[in-house]
Amino acid sequence: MTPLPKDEEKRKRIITAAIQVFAHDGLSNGKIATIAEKAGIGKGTVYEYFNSKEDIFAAVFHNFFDQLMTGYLPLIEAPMDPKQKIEAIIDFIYDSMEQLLQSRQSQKWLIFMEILLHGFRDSIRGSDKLVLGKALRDIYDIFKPIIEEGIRSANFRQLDPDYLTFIIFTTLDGLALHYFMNHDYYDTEKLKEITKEFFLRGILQPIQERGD
Amino acid sequence: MTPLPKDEEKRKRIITAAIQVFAHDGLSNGKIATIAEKAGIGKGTVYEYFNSKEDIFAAVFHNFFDQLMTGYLPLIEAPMDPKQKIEAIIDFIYDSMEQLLQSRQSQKWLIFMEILLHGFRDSIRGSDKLVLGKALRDIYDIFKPIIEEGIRSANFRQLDPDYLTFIIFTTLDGLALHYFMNHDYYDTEKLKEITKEFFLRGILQPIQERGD
Amino acid sequence: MTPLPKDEEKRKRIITAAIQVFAHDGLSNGKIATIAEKAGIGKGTVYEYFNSKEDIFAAVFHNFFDQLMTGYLPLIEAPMDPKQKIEAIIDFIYDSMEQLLQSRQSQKWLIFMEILLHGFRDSIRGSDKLVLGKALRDIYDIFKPIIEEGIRSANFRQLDPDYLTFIIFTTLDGLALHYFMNHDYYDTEKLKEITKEFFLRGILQPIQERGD
Amino acid sequence: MTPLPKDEEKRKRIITAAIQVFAHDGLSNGKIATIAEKAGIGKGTVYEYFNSKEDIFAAVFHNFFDQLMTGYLPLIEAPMDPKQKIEAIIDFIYDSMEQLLQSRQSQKWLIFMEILLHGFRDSIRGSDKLVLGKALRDIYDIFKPIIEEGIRSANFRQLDPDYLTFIIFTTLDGLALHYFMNHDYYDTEKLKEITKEFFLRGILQPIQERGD
DNA sequence: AATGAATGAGCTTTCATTCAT
DNA sequence: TATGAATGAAAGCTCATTCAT
Repeated sequence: MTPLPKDEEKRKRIITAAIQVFAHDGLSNGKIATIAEKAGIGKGTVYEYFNSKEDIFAAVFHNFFDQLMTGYLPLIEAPMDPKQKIEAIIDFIYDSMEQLLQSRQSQKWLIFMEILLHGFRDSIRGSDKLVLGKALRDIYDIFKPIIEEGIRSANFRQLDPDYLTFIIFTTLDGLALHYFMNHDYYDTEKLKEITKEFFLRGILQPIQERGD
Repeated sequence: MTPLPKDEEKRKRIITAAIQVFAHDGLSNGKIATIAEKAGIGKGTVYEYFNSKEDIFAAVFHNFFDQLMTGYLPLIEAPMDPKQKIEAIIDFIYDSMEQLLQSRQSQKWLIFMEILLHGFRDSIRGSDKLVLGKALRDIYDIFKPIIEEGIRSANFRQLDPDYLTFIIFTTLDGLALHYFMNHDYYDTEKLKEITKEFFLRGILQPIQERGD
Repeated sequence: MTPLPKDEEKRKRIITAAIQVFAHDGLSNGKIATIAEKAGIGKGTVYEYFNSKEDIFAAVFHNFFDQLMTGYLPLIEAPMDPKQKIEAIIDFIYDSMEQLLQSRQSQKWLIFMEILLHGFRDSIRGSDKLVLGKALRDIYDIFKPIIEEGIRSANFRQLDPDYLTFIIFTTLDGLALHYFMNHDYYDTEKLKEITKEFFLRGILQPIQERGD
Repeated sequence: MTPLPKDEEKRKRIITAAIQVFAHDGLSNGKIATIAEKAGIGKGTVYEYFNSKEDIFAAVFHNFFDQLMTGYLPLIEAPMDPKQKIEAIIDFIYDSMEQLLQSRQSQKWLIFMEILLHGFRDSIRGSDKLVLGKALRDIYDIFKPIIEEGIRSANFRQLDPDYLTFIIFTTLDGLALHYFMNHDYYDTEKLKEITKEFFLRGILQPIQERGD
């Protein structure tokens, strides 16, 4: 309705501030006033760049989403075989969680989840602003080529690539989330190694070694 | 501060109502008034049983947590070998998600996540009311015996049981969450099967079939 | 949606306060906070009795409307012939305007007009909350019996009673409004007399005295 | 405070835009931004021509006022006898209301009333920006010559011309306002005729026909 | 023990106005 | 002269919580 965006740099400053504020106070406790203050602008100015708090949620979400994409892309396009890529992705996840935890932005992850949930409830009720499911499936899709290549080259087990992709991404996601909440209790390097073992070889012993 | 609990049945009715309300409206949009109404009691009465909204969050969380425990316990204690138990757990997860989705309570899961995140933020800031990490680790622990038995009996790969347990539970959690948000796009039975394959055998082809 | 009304006395206190506040500050400048303060209650309490500011407008309007009705009714039912009633109504209008002007409530009249206009704009745009036209026609209607009787008894000119009623009421209304804004410039008693002359005999000289 | 006026044409464009905006949205809901947009200029430019929103009210009012004058003047100066002029004025009022209603500007009338009320409240409180009463009396005065001539020529009843003028104008004003709000319910031509009858002959039957 | 009327802190959003360009 | 980005005061409304009954 209104033209909105003007100074792209300021818009980004607002998003950055919003991430900090939401991360610290939560989605619904994070105040526009605080965001404005943190962005070094007037309260009203926020509304020159976003139509509502809800819109800021969406922007934060997309920002995070883009970063996620940007983070994974080099990995996916790297000159490695599929198995190595899986390992690299696992390394990357733990490393970036570690980095997140050590930086002051550790709660970014929380907001992402929160907005995800928030948006998901909305999408259940029809508003569908963030087109949640779609966003998620877009993420799955960036992994698919790796899986497909692995299957094609007969390195990976001959399973439906869509399903395998879904499983790999979502399990890694769960891992990341819980690692985020319990990192103190585990040795990262050890966890990395075992995770790789688990993902690549599964739970069971190699068949020939078991009488089965 | 106050003596609180009295009529245990009424307390439960409040929790049940709270779950419904929070599930539908979200944690911060869910109103005490609505909860009271749904529980068939007066608004003030809620405060005879809970000191604050925050306390209701905790109660809802623990309720969910207990249900989770109660749901898994029979599986864990069933007379099956570890491999079968893993399969049963995977079946159970998908089945209970399906059931959740078909019932009108599908969003219960969301609240659990929301409270988890909410509580986690609090725990970061020190209040630690829900003792989040501890609660999670308690969940991991109920799975540990299965993993330990699997490793001991040499069915499972010889990995650190604590780490393997963590990985198995958290990956399954991620799976469940995403399945919840994308169930429309996958065939449950097929997904179940591939999940089992994945968990039990891992991504890679069996060693003997690959020249390696 | 909500049951609303409780303490009828308090509801009236809010309306009274609202009238004072709106009268002094205008419809859109009149603040809920001020109304609450004037009514001696908390800001939130206002919303226990009214769902919105708009609803207060409506209540104020109807309050005024009822007072108007109540004021006119005795006149209409009085044991007088139609001509006398017209005179009595004219007296009543000037007298009540005078009274209004001398009391501290002199601006009640303004709010009534303002709400009328406000509501009318809304009704043009479809919301129609106050059912404006209907309210007005209800007022016209309480005068109709007098006119009808006057016409029937051949005291009044043989004109369509609906139209004559409309003309008489609306002209008196204009008179009242302007008198309200210019009362300083006219002698009330003299104005009363001339108004009666005008209404009863019209502008022109009696026919027999003019050659026509 | 500032020198203000520059491009007279632009000033008029602002007023025209303001009328449209206020008419549609109401005085306090009509936004400067909308006015600027409608006038095809920048928001800031409005303040080069008017010091405040209040000032725009005044300008709109005077604009309306001038139009009113301009509309009536030809009638007043026309070569007709006083009785005919009264009839012509009544015709003119209904016709211009009809025209207003048929054009998309039907709410102009509302703003006029609104500003009148708004300004009147201010004048009560001392600021007196619009010099309301004076403006009104100026309007009455343009009618006075007609009434005076009517009385002098013995066509009209021998009443105080100031008072009679006041009565005639203000009653017609009330008529117009209510007609504006209820025009759907009356046949314009019939209403015109009866209005003329009423104004010219009054309510009562000619004397000779009543025994009196 | 149960209630629901009362409360006010608090929040999002609006918008007239300013002022650097 | 014209502009529109920036602003912050302001206001309607919400709702967890209290407390007299």
